[in-house]
Amino acid sequence: MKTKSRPPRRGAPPQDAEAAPGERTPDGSSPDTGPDPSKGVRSRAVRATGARTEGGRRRSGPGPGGRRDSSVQRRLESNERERQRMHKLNNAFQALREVIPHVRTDKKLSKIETLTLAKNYIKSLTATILTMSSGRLPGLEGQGPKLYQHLQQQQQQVGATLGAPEAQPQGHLQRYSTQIHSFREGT
DNA sequence: TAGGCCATCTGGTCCT
DNA sequence: AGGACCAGATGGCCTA
Repeated sequence: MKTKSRPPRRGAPPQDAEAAPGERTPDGSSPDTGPDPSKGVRSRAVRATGARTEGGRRRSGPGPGGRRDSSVQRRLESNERERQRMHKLNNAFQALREVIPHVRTDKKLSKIETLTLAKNYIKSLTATILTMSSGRLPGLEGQGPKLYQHLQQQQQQVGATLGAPEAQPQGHLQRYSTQIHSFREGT
């Protein structure tokens, strides 16, 4: 239910003259950050602004005649920046997906799954370090104790606030492992 | 068909 | 002032 190797979007969005002139690729993606074209690119950007019924709020606009040109232009530029920002965010999500070990390689992790797995992966790594270091971290002489104290404090805080199995290093690993499997099962 | 996920638009607020 | 950030709204696509 999750991953969609989406075919190119059907039902081309209404093309109109309001699309920002010549600054986007036809699919609305940016050249460097756009999604994989093979995955079905959304072509919504062409909608640009205006009293649209699709995507975004309907404009309670200035009525007949529409926005003034300069105002429309600013909105278009703002939309473009927002798209770029979201593309960067999605790139970051993708980068995160690629460093999180997970079982379900056939399906792309959703954003919420990515964040949740990442959080627990970090916790499990922290717990592992804490367990293995025992206060002495090779190569970190001088910093080791500080790091150890820091990790220990974190563990205690988590344990105190949650009163959960996280207090035990194995708790993180267990939870992470469980989560991986639950994602695999699609639960 | 319903629900989940997503991209995009949009206006408001915060920040530089 | 202008850009970044945020959250709400909207509609498309996909899977169960």
